[in-house]
Amino acid sequence: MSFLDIRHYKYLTSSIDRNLDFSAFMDFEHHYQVSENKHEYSIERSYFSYKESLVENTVDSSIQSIMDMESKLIPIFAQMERTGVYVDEKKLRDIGEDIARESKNKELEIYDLVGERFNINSAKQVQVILFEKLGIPVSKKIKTGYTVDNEALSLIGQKYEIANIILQYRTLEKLRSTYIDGLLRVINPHTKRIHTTYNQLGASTGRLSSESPNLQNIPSGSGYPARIKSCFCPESSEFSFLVADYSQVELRILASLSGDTSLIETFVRGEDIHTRTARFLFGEDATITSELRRIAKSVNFGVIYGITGFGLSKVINTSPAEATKYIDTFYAMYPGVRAYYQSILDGANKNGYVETFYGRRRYIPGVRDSNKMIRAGAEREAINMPIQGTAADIIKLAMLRISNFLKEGTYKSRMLLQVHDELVFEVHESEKDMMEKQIRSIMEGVFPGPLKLLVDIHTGANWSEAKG
DNA sequence: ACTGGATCCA
DNA sequence: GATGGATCCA
Repeated sequence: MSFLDIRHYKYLTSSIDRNLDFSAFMDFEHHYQVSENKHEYSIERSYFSYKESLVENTVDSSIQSIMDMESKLIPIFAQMERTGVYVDEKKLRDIGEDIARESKNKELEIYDLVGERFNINSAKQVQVILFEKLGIPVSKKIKTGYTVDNEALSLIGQKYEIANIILQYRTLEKLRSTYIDGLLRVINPHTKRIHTTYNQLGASTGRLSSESPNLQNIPSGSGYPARIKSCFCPESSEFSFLVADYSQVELRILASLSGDTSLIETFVRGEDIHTRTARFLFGEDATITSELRRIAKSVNFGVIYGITGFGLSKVINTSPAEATKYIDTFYAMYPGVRAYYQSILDGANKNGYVETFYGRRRYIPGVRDSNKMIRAGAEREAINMPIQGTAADIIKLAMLRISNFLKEGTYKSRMLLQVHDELVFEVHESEKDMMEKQIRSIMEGVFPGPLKLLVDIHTGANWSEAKG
């Protein structure tokens, strides 16, 4: 059985809006009104999406292999959605009660400090309380007044404790509303599992996205986030969770695609890439503190995002001039990266699109725009896409091969989730060691070239424990 | 305005 | 119901 979502071809060969649902797409692209009757709609959708009825022979040959891969992935994502992931509902509820209790205390503490009750969830009301009632000096202006975002409140918090408590309250409320109440609401009463929906081309780079609920942004870290993640677990004690994630995948891809010898050497030697960059930035003999490493890490990631001095300065909380110095040093130390980026921009200008290692395209008309800001934004998108997109291709290819492997045997283990550079499985105890070996071998074997991709694998009784 | 997303709230 | 602000993720 072969499937095709006819939107995919358009998305991959033009700059058409990817946010169109099927009916909007049919209207826009084919001037066809789909039926409002659910039954007829499903028949129409099946009909138009069925491979044999469609573009099979007209697909641009350069995009053929990506189209082929996406087609083969359709039933795999469908199966993962159908399988779902088990969640310990009682445990999640209990954690929710702990959070609610702590949140309530923070709330009362805030009212006490301010001397009145107000809606802390309303940014507008927080503005009034902080900047008008308490007369705290304002920071950055936004459309609706002055921002009370994380950055602003952290700064204010150095002098006024109230800001810190509001931040703590917000963190707790985010966890409670989105990850306790939000998840409890979508546990399927029949399966007791959560069934997300994967948007196969949810991102313009080729990444998946996940919605209803989004299982790609479950909080990580210690404390409540770890407790929440621990609620995702196997339904039976005969199974464990297995988490396999690509190590530093985007920086390794940047090294491979750019061919930068310094970057490649660092990975080949097994050095810590952030510490390596830190020594470039702060001197070979400098003591690399966790703070310096953190800055270097931001620079490394920033480079993948099409870094600007202004943007980096915001992230590492320094002056744009200082940030620009770091960026210049980075390019001086990894000269192949700058040359590679120039070649991407040249290609984008010439073709109107950029592409991944596997030939996935993204059309970026903005690189030819006369507006400098729009052009700069488009150039950042152009630079990021081949890296993020190649990473997306790699894990999609790995999923295809893993799915085929799982299908060949009569295994009890199942692939459950994908979180961009990470795959989550529930594995049967009897298959655990073998699965670990096979999954690693498949994932590491997808991407060719001298610089090997590495995969970290951890197992445990739940998603938190298996995170390693 | 350093990439790409989704969700909650007012 | 739509939108902007804030915050969670890779």
